[in-house]
Amino acid sequence: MPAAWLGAPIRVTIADVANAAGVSKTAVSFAFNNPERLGQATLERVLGVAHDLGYTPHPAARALSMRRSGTIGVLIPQRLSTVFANPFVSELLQGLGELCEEHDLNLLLVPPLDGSLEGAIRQASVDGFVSLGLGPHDRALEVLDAIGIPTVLVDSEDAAARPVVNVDDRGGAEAAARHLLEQGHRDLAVIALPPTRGQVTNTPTTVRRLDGYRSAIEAAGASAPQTITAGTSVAAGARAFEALPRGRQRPTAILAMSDMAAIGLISAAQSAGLRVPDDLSVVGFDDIPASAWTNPPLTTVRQPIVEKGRLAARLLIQRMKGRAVDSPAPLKTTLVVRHSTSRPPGSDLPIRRR
Amino acid sequence: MPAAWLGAPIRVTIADVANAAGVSKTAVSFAFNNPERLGQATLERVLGVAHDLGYTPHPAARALSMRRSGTIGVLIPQRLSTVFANPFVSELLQGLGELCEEHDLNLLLVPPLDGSLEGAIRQASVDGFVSLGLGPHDRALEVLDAIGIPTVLVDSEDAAARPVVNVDDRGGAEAAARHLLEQGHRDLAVIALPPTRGQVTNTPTTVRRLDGYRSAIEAAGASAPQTITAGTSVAAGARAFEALPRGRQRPTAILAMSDMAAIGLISAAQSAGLRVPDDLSVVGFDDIPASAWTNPPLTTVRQPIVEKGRLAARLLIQRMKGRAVDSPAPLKTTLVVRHSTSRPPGSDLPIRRR
DNA sequence: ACGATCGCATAAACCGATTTAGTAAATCGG
DNA sequence: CCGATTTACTAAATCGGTTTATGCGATCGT
Repeated sequence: MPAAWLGAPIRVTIADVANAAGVSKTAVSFAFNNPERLGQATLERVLGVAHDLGYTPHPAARALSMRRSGTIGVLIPQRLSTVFANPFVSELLQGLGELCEEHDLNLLLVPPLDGSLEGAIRQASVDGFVSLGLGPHDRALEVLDAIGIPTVLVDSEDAAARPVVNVDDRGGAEAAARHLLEQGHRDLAVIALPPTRGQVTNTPTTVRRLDGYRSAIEAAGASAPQTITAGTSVAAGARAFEALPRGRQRPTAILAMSDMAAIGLISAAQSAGLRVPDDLSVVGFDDIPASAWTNPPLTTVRQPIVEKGRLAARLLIQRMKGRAVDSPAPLKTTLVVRHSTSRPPGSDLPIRRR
Repeated sequence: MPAAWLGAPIRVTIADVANAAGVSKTAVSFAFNNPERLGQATLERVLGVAHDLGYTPHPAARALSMRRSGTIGVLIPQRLSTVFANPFVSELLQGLGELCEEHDLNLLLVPPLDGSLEGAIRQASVDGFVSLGLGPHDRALEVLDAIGIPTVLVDSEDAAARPVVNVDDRGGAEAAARHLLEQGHRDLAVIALPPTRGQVTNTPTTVRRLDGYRSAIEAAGASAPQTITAGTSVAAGARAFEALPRGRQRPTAILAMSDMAAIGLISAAQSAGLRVPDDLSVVGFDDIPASAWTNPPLTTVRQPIVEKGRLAARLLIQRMKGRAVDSPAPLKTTLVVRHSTSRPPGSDLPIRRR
């Protein structure tokens, strides 16, 4: 057999099929894309020959001449190894994936190459982008509309230029803080999300959640929380615990902006001999599936991550079809009270939980 | 400004840059890819003009003429929403991602479109594929080498044609079963992985693990385990628990082929009033990060998932460079004993754990 | 029997890059 | 000062498809 021997596979092109079937390239193309424009007999012959030869249209050639690649890109602001350590992304991809499959689209993950998202964007052959957590003034976004690729932002700031999918971060954060304050906590600490892409500024999400926490705390007349920034991984959560002041200085409750950090923090606290929630209350954010079966199960702010992915994909697909769409209302967040929170140590009455 | 009004963005092409700079297309191409072939002055002028115009080479055009897309594909045998519910995939992607970033490659997720992986493969513009859990005789693989795209198999059967990355499933399973048997269990049940892609046959991984379980059980002279097939999700694990016989018929220990199923099963068991491990021992497989902080922490077989991803990517990249590579030895699996296993109910002595 | 219509198939242009083969001018050695 | 290189650049071919405009013979209405 005439198989190429590693590295030089001979691709069957449309011209080969045309020759073998004794027709023009046009006919072959029609056979696949406009069958009704061919006669019965020819159609069947061409299709037969194509199948025998194992013909498959070259995706890049197709993309070039059709001006669409059948792929949507996910713009990821951090290294894949970092970002996939957080189930948040998995869930988002579940949502995106659902719609992609519905519409016969592939999903391209686009992390920074060589530290540069801009470079990675150029390399990516996609019909549209979903961008995760990029501030609306990020350089990468300028590149995007210089090229004119439709884009939907997730977890960003509202901006006129493109649709943004957000959840009610502020409301969720407020509910979380209020929950702790109602239990009697006065000494809180916040574990914030790290800025992405080596920027100095907080992510839009962080800003909104901080805002929510602070507003609830002020309303209750408690003192401002100290803020520690930590990654969204278990290890980072553990480090955050270490960074907490010890002894009487230690806050009695923690507001974490991600479940992963909360889980890591709880583990570290437990290893240090603290009981959660008796000695330390912790509330997370996201409600990833795992938070239901940790020990103790995590009190957290639920955001509909899968739905967020679905919505973003749906909007993007609309935009790719040329329809103009505007940003939907932020999705609801809700406080899920489990067992990682209770009254601060030293309070008298035991507290009821649902 | 001459911006296109939605859906018809005007792309700046290499010809535009060439015109504006008063040079040929070739010169522009050289400016980016062979700068040394241009004079200082021209080089700077071209680069300047290109930058001002916001020129970006069209990825598909580039891919077509260079015969490489700078992308590797991950062949996923199930729907994305299913597959991303299992952290296993996230971890694998961490490994793959690491090497992709190192080599400036993007990652394309390729799930079955319209139920057909073959179709999805054709649509995908990639330089190589990593295939997850596909049997070596899958139709999809035939398509792959009909086109001549280098491929590395993960979790498949050894086959001469292409490199396969596996872990020691059999050994791990054997260790898991032996652990239970040593504790005195005689009544075991196995929760098997579901076959992928609507096939009837078990996945290669399932076959090897079953083999390991059975061999240990036979060696101990215990009776054959009953086998229940369940998805790799928490919900599926819960269903598996419901499918178990009740009362005295209930096995005293469960061998689950995935941590997710194990976790779901444990939750269901606990909701039904059973104590784990006192009433029921459960051992998982994979050692996903979550298994360390479940309640109780999960005894499981650890496989180096991230490493598996790295290795697969490394081999694929080798193959893409034209080097021939053969399958590496299976990666080691090790039993991690935590707290979801103990002696069967009715045993006298309490058991020590590490 | 004749121009109009229809059905089927094709030639050639095009998508936007890279690359090969080559040309004209500048530089070199002797 | 002349032939041989080198340097700096370009025209045209190529990658592998889709699409537009068109040709040609058979059928139709009258």
